[in-house]
Amino acid sequence: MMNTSPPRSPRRTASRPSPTLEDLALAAGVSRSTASRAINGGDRVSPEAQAAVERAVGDLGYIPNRAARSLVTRRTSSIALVIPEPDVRVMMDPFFAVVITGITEALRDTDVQLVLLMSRADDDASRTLRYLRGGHVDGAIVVSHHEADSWARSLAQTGLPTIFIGRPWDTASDVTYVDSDNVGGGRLAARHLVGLGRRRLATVAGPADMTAAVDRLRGWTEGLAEAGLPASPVVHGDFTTEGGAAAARRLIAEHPDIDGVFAASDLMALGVIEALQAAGRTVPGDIAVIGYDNHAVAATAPTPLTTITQPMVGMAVRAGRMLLEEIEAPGSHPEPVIYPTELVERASTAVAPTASAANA
Amino acid sequence: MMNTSPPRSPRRTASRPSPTLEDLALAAGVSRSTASRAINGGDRVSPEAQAAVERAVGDLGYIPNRAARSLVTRRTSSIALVIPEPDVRVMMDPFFAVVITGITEALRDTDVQLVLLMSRADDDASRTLRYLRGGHVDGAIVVSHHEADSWARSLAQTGLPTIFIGRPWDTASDVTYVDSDNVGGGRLAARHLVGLGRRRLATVAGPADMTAAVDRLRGWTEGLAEAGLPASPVVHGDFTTEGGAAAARRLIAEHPDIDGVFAASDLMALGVIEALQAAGRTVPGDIAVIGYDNHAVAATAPTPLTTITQPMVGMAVRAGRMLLEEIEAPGSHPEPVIYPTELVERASTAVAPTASAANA
DNA sequence: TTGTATGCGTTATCAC
DNA sequence: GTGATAACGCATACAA
Repeated sequence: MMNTSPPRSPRRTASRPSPTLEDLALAAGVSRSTASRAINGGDRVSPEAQAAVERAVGDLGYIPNRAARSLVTRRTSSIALVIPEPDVRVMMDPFFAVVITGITEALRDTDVQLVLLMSRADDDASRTLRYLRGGHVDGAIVVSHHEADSWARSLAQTGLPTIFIGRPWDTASDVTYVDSDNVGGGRLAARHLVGLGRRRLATVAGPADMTAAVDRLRGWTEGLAEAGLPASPVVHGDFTTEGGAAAARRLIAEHPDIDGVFAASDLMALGVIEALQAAGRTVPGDIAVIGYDNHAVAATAPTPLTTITQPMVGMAVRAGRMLLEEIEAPGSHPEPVIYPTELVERASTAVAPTASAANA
Repeated sequence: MMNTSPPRSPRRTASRPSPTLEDLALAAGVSRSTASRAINGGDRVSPEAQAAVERAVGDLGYIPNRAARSLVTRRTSSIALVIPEPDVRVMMDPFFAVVITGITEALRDTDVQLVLLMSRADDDASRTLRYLRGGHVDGAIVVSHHEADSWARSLAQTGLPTIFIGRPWDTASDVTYVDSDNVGGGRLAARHLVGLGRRRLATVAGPADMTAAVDRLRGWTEGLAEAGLPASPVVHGDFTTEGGAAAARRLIAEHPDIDGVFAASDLMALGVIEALQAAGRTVPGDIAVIGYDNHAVAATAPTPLTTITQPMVGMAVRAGRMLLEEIEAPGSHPEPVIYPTELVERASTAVAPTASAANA
């Protein structure tokens, strides 16, 4: 019995196969190699051939097959943005959107694509690492966080060009990173409150395992020392509003006479203000509060927040550019870049006491 | 003169080349083909061979070369998230983070990667399209917006599996999308205000070129009609707080006696409340205000917002799953999915008048 | 300047 | 069940 079944149809029945370099060369009347050269920079190709190929590209709507190209060049034309443990809290942070926007900006008019790598904690952590070292991307930008140390080390061993946004814990293995001057930011906060005449200060610091939090706290302490003040009480929060509120409650329980608080994040500052007001204190009348991040809510909060701002978009753009450079010229190991921070004054530390005289 | 320069060193000096399937087969004592089969599902391969290969994989740390695989399978194992015109406003919207989180969730324990495609307006718009049709991804999820119509049509022609999040303008070419019941949401808002006894209503609608805005407005109007009320005054905003405030100012200028406002987004609702209070009205005392989205700020605003909520994460997860299915079984053209919306009651429409009696 | 030939690492076909 | 062998689409060393 004859086999009368039709030949197995190709997977993609709908659209006709996209033209290959072969087709292009044929249409342009040149060889594959010439066509290839014309496409990539057009070096060592006659003007006529170049023109012919370019016209053919337009006619056929030719698009190079990335896989084939990648197979031979060993370049993928894509980089990864690694976000370790993206719990909802992390994701909702506008920080994220900014980072993505910045990197995208750095990548524009480049044909480099951004692939998102969210490594979940419950996941086999090494899965992300495997992908990274699998040669699927030409480089990676890692949003630093508490566990970043292991990442830094592992990635350094890989040899994959990597830039961290936010200084990772382990900077031993000459990792490259972009960060803002958190120490300077903390110092700014201290100076501002001291300059306002506040003397009974306290701080709600961030998690002790995050470099940004540690740095801000160090700057704050240095700033106080600079002014001849003793170290202030320190309570740790988790960068959230609730955490800030809880921290503030502990603070006023143990130190009822404070007149100034530095919260290491705007969200925490909001919580601090809430808790203080719930405890009958006025802000900034009784207690001046300063936040950090210049989060969107800082300006629109019931009590607009004085805060420390950092050029986040610029940092992300820079990280993107640095990565591209490092990919282009491996081994150049660029120096870490630290962006300056600035104070933004708003109502939460307004000099004019709201109703402080009555309460003091 | 002799050329004494050393041979050009390979591009990647640092790391040794990753093991290939050939190496793997050698180590496992089988042929390439068997090794390949063992890796992909292990069909038609003896238990011994399978075990040998698996052990070799562990020993060598073998990772399949995606490019090579993609070249022959014509599958890229990656999908694109297309975000048209990602201006800062769009990016900062938590909507984004949620979409990414949801899609990522749908992709977990799949080896499919998510690549971000932000097509800027000033960019050659077709660039993104070229990438999409270039076979670089197996499918795409498009976050719908005002210009989505062209996208829908173009992508439909491409034959690339595509899911829209938010109904695109042009649904003619049987595009598949996931949306929430915006009409129902608008109706909920109307019913709620009417149920509260408010009769002199008005709405701050969203941009007239966005389907979500149009639908919400339609639902609102239908809801009023249902209650035997005439169509309300309509002012359009741009979904931002400032836009909402501006709209509210026009509203009270032209209709000073309103006692209820439906804003098509929480951000606009915030602006509306601001403007109303600046004009000496109380909320909800004089005027009840209801928002839309259940944005994070809705709960924490000075006047917590009554709002309409939609299961955004679920929608994104669904979109991801649908895309995977469509990729797996092309041509199945799944039906659009509409998620229900719900009312969340908060202070901005509290029944008990705050100080309304005095003002009325 | 151009074309020829080779190889990149995999999967798929088909005899065995 | 297994193993040769032929694509896949492209870039490049080399010969012309």
